[in-house]
Amino acid sequence: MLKRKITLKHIARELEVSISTVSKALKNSEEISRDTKEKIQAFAKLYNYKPNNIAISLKNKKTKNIGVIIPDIVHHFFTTVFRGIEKYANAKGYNVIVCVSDESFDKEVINMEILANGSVDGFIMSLSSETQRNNDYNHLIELTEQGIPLVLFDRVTDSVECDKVLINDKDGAYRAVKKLIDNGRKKIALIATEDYLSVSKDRSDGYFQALKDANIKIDKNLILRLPSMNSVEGSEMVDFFKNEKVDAVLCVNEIYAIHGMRIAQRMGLKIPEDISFIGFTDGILSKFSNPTLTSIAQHGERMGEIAAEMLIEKVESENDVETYRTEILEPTIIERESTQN
Amino acid sequence: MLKRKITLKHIARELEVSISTVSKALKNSEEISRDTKEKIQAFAKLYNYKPNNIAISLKNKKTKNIGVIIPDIVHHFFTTVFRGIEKYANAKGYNVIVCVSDESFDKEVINMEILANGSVDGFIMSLSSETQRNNDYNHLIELTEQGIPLVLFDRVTDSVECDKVLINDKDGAYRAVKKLIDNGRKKIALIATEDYLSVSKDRSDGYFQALKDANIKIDKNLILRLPSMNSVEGSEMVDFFKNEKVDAVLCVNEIYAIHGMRIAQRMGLKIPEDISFIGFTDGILSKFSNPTLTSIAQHGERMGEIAAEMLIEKVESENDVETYRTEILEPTIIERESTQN
DNA sequence: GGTAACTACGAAAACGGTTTCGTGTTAATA
DNA sequence: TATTAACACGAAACCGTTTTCGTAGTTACC
Repeated sequence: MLKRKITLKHIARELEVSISTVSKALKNSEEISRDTKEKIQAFAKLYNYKPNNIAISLKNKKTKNIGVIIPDIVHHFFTTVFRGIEKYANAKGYNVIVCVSDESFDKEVINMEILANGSVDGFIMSLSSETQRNNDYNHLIELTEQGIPLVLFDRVTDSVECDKVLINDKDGAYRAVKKLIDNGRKKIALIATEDYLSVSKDRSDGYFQALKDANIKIDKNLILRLPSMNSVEGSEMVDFFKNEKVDAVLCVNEIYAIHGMRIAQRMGLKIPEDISFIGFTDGILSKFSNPTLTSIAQHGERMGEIAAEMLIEKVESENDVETYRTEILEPTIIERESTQN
Repeated sequence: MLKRKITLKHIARELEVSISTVSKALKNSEEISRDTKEKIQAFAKLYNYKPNNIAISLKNKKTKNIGVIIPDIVHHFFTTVFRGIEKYANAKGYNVIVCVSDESFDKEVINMEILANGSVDGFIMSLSSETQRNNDYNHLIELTEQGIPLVLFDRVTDSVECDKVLINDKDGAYRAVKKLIDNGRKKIALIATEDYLSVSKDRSDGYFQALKDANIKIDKNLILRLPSMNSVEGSEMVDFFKNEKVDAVLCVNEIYAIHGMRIAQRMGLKIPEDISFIGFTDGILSKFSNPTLTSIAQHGERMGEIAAEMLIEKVESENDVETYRTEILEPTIIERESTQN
């Protein structure tokens, strides 16, 4: 019943030839006579011979695996990027090993160490928030010193020399705020997270820049910083909207925006007439919220494709080129009901 | 600058001992003298020696990798299951290779074949819709015949003997409909997909059963079958709600439910007063929709944990046990604003 | 008939480990 | 002093491939 996998050795023994002959015959080598080749190929086909990937990996010192380390998998943006990576990698004959750092520095380091010992040819990753807070990138530096290719996406750092792909978060925020200003909004609020996340900082910067360019004074009371994406305190936002007579809000993620909209609605505010909302990440919530949310699309899938392309190029290039690219994608503003056009 | 990975051979050469001695010393073997062990261990630590995973895999015929094949990664339920798999597997020292079948039979087969040649110790998968439609499971049968462990989750089939974990979709639907009936609803609609998906069929069955048990006649006009989850036709639903005076709806997924709610609201219906909604899959949309959606939670993460546990147990058991388990999880109804209690 | 060239294959090393078994040296015992 | 046991280590096989190199055996040519 059990049909265990067959190896070259089995074929060789059965057909009374050497292993080398079998190997060559299956690669259609000119060295082997037509008769022998046909015999071996027929036998291999009959018993459904497939070479063992592990043995080939050992021989070639190439695994055809790429390691992806992301902070969270139950997160629309990351899964979108992952899809792009997986598609491109698969098309190029690579498999993808995913590890989730869970926003933890230690897990990021451990996962990386495990995979770095021969399991993958290179890494694509987005930094965990803890790593960005610690500002400790030695694990990444050691990796690159070992000559293992690395591509960073979205949450990146200047402290590591490697290929990077990110979106222009600052410009996305800038254009969003500019749009709100052009629509006649005066008191534009920002709801963000703490600044240690590179993306949150860039988005805040874009917000500041847009206000400055429009000669609007920055009002610290219009900026709400929430500690974590999971703890969205309703009451905090109520006070915020009430006290400050906010007429537009830029949120650094969807959840804040959706939450903000609900609270505004409960307070009797009309969207977009009384208050407009724009959120980062064009995820599933934006499309299906009520009203639908104008959002800043980050093109995650494209980002994944580019990251995979960069990585595979490095993996397959013979010489250790020491030149690194940083690709910056322009975000797109998707207009929906939460703003007027 | 480049610090390439060091091997046993390097250490042996440097310390003028044999490779076997190094190997044993690093495993703290009793065979090796204390002096030699200390010397070798110190050297190894200094040069950060880590054994090559591929070589160990080849020797042990165990990769410590598990293959996960899912129809889609940008899908809340699957990512939830994946998180459960990844957590459990990681804790047990396994890595996870993910392949996306994209609902395609061919991709499912190809991905499986690639990984089956030594890359993974076993598979966890959920069938692609095309596979379920084709009703062709030869690739899975061949896999199990080779003695490679397989665990199926959520979208399973009776045609393959292996471990399975699924939720009691029929019962979930049954209880949801019963709840609606208990709330006094009379014209309860079902919005579903085509029946070739095992889960959709089970959910429909639960719906029928609940109506039958309450002596409510099944009205075919109250059943709307939509072709694909991505093509939700608004107009179709409008007619549906208008003509049939529906006062409650069970949807086999969130998207249908959210869409249904918006259309109902646009028609001036009040939720939950005029019409109640319950949706399958307790995803992000249910929590953040307006009104929030009562939904049937499928406990994806738990499902993933169980699947991983089942698989690893099989992988690590010496003897090829030919007994298979099917674990059935009970869904939970999460009450929110779209129904009254 | 001797040499050269070609054909068709096998032996062996290599990838990086683990593990079994053999053996030289020393120390303990009769 | 001869025998034996314990100790510490190395040689070699093995996992499943690929690939280089060597070589029998045939054919061709002068």
